[in-house]
Formats: sequence, structure tokens, C-alpha cells
Amino acid sequence: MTEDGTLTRPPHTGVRVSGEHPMCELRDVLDRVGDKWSVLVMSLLGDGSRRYSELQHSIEGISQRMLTLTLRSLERDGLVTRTVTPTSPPRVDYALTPVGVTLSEQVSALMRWAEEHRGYVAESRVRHDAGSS
Amino acid sequence: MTEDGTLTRPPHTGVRVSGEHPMCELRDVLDRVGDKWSVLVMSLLGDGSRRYSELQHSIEGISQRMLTLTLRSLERDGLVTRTVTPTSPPRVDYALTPVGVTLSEQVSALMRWAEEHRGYVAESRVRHDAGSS
DNA sequence: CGGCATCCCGAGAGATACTG
DNA sequence: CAGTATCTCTCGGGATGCCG
Repeated sequence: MTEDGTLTRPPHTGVRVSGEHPMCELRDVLDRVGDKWSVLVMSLLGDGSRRYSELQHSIEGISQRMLTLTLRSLERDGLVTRTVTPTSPPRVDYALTPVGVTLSEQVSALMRWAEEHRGYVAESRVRHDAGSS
Repeated sequence: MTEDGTLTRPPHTGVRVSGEHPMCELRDVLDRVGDKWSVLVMSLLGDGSRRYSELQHSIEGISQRMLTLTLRSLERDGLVTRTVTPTSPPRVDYALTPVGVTLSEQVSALMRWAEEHRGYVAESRVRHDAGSS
């Protein structure tokens, strides 16, 4: 994310894999999925729409700045919608779009993988760290 | 990754989602998947084992440092194996473990998602950027 | 060939303060 | 309440140089 508020993905170092795979578009998705806050937000919105403040309090440790930046980015990509209800005090609700739902389902698949293999990974680490003591 | 060479995921700011979801283990996976180089390496190893130098030349733009760090990290997590053949000159081959293969399959699923929806995301961005001119 | 050690820089995360 | 603006500082990661 750039300083000026726009969320244009900056200078990918022009990565290119041998077999001419379409890695570029994959990177966009991976940047999304790899983003700490995006995933947490999408995970919460998977259970239904939430207000800004609900998100802020549900996600322990996120700053206002990062929450806003994350939501703007998700909105820009058409993954979440932002609905303003101009009451007083104002109310803003966020929800996943249909496409956003499909991505969050992919993330769920990844969560399942994580749960299935977390023991294995943990053991591997212990074993590895013990060996190279 | 820490300075001293260990790859212990440092100070996660103690993220915790409302409903006591097991986000912690998910983060490990997402850090893996979100990592630019890890994914590229696993993608290449998905086609069979590779030598260090093959990986380095196949992945345009990766530095020695990053390739080594990435491989060590993947090895530590039990996702790739490192096989040294002490010939002269020495030869080192890397390959996915069975569990590594299952993760790379998840990544493939994500790639499919990316291809299916990349047009949508691109359009959303254009539309959004046009609107908020 | 296949690394590790060192120096260095800039993007990006957090904290804080202000606004419609 | 729901943001924007600014300032600071960490640390990911590139470049370079040396070892087994």
C-alpha cells in the first residue's frame, strides 16, 4: 500500500517463473490471502455483515489505520461492500460480495489444511530445531 | 525471519479474533502461502525435485539470501526435503514432502480461483478508481 | 557449487492527534 | 461513530563478500 492512500500494488520485482506460468495474477490473490488483516476481516464478514466498530473490537490489535486501509482495499477489489447509513451518529456496514464469499471459502479450505497438518508442522519444527542445536 | 538465522515467527501482535477461532495456526499457513518466494519454490518443486542452482535460475529475481532462507524455512516446517550429495562439486537437491505436496495442491486451488476471478477484480479496481477520481 | 555473514535502505505497520 | 493525517521506526530483503 502506498502512502498517498491508493492501494496499487507497487513494484513487483517482475517475477517470472520458468514455464511461463501466470504468476502475476496469482500474486494479487496471494497478497490478499497473505495479508494478516484481510483474512481476519473476511473471516469475520463470512458470518454476516459487520459495522466498522464491531470489526475494530473483534480484531484485537488492529489499528484504525490498518482496518480502514484493509477495508478500502477489499472494497476496491470488489470483495466487500461498504454501506453507509447516514443516521446520527453515522453507521457503516461492511459485507462480503458474492465473489468475496468464494474467496473466503478458499481461505476456509486453507484453514482446514492448517488444522489437519498443524501437528505435523509443529513436530517438524521441534525436530529440526533440536537437530541443528 | 529473525536476524540470527532462526525462522521463528516473531512478535505476532497477539492477534485474537472474537469467537476464539484458532487463528494462530492459520497464521502460520497464511504466512507460508502469503510469502512470495515460498509459493514460487513450492510451485516449481511440484513438478519434481530441483537443484539449488536450478531454482535460482528458474525464479527470476530471487536473491541467494532469500532462496536459502525460504528453503530453510520450508525444510523446517517439513514441507521440503534437502538432500546433499557430497560429490565434488557438491550437489543439493530439494523436493516436496508428501505434506508439502498437499499444501501445494491447496495453492493450486487458489491459483484456479485467481484465474477465474481475475477479470472481475481488475474491473472492480478500474470502476472503483474511476469513481473516486 | 552452495551456502552464511554483514551492511544498508525503503516500504509499511503502529501510535497519536484531529475532523465531518 | 467512522474515519483522515502525520510522524516515527521496525525489519524484510537486496547487494556484496567470504567459506567448505
